[in-house]
Amino acid sequence: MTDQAFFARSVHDVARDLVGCVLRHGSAAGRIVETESYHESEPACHAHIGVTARTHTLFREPGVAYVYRSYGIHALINAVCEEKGIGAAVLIRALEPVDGLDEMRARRGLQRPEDLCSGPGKLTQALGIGLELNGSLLTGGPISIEPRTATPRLAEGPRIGITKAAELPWRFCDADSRHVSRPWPPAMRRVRSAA
DNA sequence: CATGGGATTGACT
DNA sequence: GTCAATCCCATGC
Repeated sequence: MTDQAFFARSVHDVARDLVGCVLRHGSAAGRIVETESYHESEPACHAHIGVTARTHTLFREPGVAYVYRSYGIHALINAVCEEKGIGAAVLIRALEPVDGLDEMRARRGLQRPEDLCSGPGKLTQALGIGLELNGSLLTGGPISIEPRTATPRLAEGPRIGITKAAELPWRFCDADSRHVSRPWPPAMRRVRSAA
């Protein structure tokens, strides 16, 4: 179980260090293989507009889950980071299924492990994470994040699916995982060893 | 109060 | 490759 201090750091450092950790909800769990970091200082972040009914969770204490509805259909989960009052969070974009595969298959209606959690909307469906978990604690709540046992090779590049601040290289993937939502073209890829 | 858009996905050409 | 589904909420009149 990660503690609050883990999240009370630069959102980009947390995004890197979350790759390889295990996200668990109930009996379903997966190893995080893809993250993106968002900070109030740039316009792609929901917190950029300030505190509103939608964004107030982002400004809460580190270690809180920010779950919101995307495109009217999907729930996306973030880990709130940095000190209370700063709007910053890590979007969890893909998992490699570890526990509860049959439960995930039932929720997703698909069989192949690489189809269960290879996208931010897919993994919340597979783990049964809904909007009611917005604001819950990742440090001792219904959703937990377990520390990684090995440090993966990290691939870094631009974030996906956004129109604003799309040039910022704040997407982080396990360079050796086949469970990411979408691989980079080889020319765009930057690989480095994890810290 | 009406309207437009979005950190996506799955189905279809 | 294109495109619709679907809904909360931020914005503007």
